[in-house]
Amino acid sequence: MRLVIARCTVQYVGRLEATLPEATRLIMVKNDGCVAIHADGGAYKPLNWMNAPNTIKESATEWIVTNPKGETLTITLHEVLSELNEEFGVDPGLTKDGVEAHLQELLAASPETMEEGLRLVRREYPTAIGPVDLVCRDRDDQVVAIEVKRRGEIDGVEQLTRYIERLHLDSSLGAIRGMFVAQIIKPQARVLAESRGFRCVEIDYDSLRGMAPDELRLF
Amino acid sequence: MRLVIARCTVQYVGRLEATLPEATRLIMVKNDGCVAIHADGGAYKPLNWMNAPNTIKESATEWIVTNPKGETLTITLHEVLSELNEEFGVDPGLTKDGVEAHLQELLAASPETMEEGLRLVRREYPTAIGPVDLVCRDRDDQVVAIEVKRRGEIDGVEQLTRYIERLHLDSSLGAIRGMFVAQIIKPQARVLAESRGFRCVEIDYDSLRGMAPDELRLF
DNA sequence: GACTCTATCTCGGTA
DNA sequence: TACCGAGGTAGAGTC
Repeated sequence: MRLVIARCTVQYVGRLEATLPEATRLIMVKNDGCVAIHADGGAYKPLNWMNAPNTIKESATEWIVTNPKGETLTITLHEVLSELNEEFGVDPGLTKDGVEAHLQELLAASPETMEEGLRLVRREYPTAIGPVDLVCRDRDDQVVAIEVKRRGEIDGVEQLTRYIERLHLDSSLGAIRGMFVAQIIKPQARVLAESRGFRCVEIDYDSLRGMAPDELRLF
Repeated sequence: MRLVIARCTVQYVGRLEATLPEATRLIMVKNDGCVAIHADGGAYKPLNWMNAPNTIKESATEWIVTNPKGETLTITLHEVLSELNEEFGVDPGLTKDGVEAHLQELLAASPETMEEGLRLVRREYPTAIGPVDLVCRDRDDQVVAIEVKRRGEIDGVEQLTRYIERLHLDSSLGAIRGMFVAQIIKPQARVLAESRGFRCVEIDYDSLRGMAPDELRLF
């Protein structure tokens, strides 16, 4: 990784056009060639960037970064204040716990936490427009299509709507109910979901994890 | 900005849990207190991070970053390889050209580019579930609700559908046509839009900008 | 390659 | 503050 702190101006021309007037910034060049321009504030997103793969043409006062899609990042250096170069080696990578996939696994293992009498038919039930998170049957043996989200927003309701529409076309499962399950459900999403007849269920990840069978907690 | 390159292990506990095994990484601490851990590759997104506002408790071997939401980032330092400190000052910020808002302005100024005889009623026409990008009337005086996107995908079609549904409820505009306007429209989105009776129009940003009245080009 | 969906999304606007 | 929508979304996975 190469780090350069410099007074610079920057221009990006590609999917849109964006320019940065002269100021002091950090220019980060990673081993894979990607370039990011950071200000001294404002979270992790750089002001401007260029992802790998790309080629960097470098002169004393100007770097021109281009990629195969025809996008260009032009960095004009007015004064270099510091520079740092260091070899990192390959990163072993990140392990995560608590994302939607886990939520889905836990719910698949304990459908009763969503509704009494619910039994799992299958996870990732395939349709032509993508898999339905969970398909179950309720105590009356009616099919229930379930969309699982960490945060329930309007997009998820639309997704569930499309899936149910599709399940009706793809198969002969009979009448199908929709259920929208999330750790939190936003008000607009709840309104839309309920107006479409979908039951909304908020569930707590930690207590769900606590009650899950042992084999799930090991991973 | 403070830059530290170190062999470290990192743990994040908050919205999810994530751990990084020992390796050499860049630790970036910005002036506003936000912290980002970067590997030497993988675009601009850090492996782990913590946004401002937060507090950093620092010892020789461990940094503990906490925020008001109760999230914690723990960085254990095994060996510091380099360190760099530099004052940047306030960044004047980024200016962009070519985003959806511009597209909408240009189309509002020249509705004829979407369809002959089209006249603007208003931009950002309010409804209970959000503003409709453009509302126009066609040559037959029928109301046309228009959703503008840079890239036309399925979400935009759903949005337009909701708005038209809502316009019918909110007002007495008579029959309403939908139109889906974007620089490019993905095949699936086009299929869905047309199956719902919405006209799809692809427009070219550059030529649109070229034909717009002068006052629009100044900004 | 096209399309799908997730994200500690981030970021900006607004009520 | 919470909510909502756009993003140069990025990134992973599937077909």
